[in-house]
Amino acid sequence: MGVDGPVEAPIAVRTAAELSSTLRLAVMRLSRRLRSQRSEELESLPAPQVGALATLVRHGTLALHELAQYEGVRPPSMNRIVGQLEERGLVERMAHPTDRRQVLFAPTREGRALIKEDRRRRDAWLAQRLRELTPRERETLRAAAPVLEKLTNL
Amino acid sequence: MGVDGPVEAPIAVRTAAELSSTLRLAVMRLSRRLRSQRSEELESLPAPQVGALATLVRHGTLALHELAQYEGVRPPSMNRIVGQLEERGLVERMAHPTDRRQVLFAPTREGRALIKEDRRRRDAWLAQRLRELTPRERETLRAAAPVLEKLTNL
DNA sequence: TATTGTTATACTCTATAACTATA
DNA sequence: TATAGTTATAGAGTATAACAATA
Repeated sequence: MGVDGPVEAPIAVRTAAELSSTLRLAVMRLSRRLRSQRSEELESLPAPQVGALATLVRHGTLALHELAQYEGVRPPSMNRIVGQLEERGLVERMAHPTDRRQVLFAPTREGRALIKEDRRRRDAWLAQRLRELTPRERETLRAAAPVLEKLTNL
Repeated sequence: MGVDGPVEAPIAVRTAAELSSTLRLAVMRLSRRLRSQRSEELESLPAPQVGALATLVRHGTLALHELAQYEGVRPPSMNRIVGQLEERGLVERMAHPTDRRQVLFAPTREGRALIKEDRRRRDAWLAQRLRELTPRERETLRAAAPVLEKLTNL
């Protein structure tokens, strides 16, 4: 690998400002493309329901007010959302073991499967794009993946 | 199932499936963090207005129906959105030079400044995160940036 | 007295349908 | 006849306010 810089790269990323800007644009655009790769079953679910279900799958079990906070909506709105998810059999409500005011929600097996299928879809889409890269480009991304991961935790 | 994997030590990205999955997670999480870095002025603007304004800044001048298509809403909805943007002095309407049916919209100087400031904000946030990496890690991202960019165009 | 969830009500946003102007 | 924009109206979603149960 020479010091003369990239030859076939679209944009030379030299300065720190260029790196920020290029990285920001690429990450935002790629995430938009990824987000648009919804599975058909989730396509029919309204976005607020998808968000709440995904959060429940990630966190396991949450009280109504916690779920509302995560999703950035008010308790009455979340009440409606989980009600619809419950009707579809995607989440179930449970009593809190000690605090009888709280109502806990957890995804059902079906709800979990739906989210998992969605992730599988996006992975498949991205995997196909990765196959269209050169081996060298894939190697570059392989090295960068842990760094991007670290970046999200800073 | 439903386990996102260890977070402490970066996962060794070996197989193609691991690369897809790690990259997908990191990109989605990073874009969420970036999106949450809104400037205060844009914070008060409803999301549909922000989206339409950003699209106009990107493309320069668009007819109502084109803007509606880009934003994934119907013409009557976009009509309302640009009306609000016009009230705030962020976009202005112009007559189409040849087709008198069409109404063209373009961002004002103020509208452009608002979007630009927002981008500057996110760049600043990301730049700070990049400074917290090691030089070697930054070099890895520098090499990966053009590849990520290429990925979005496949 | 504070917190959690629920119900009632009003407001905002979007879409469909109908209408006008222009191509 | 088709297309662009606008207006009128209905449906979906969210928030605030008020209320009930529990801590």
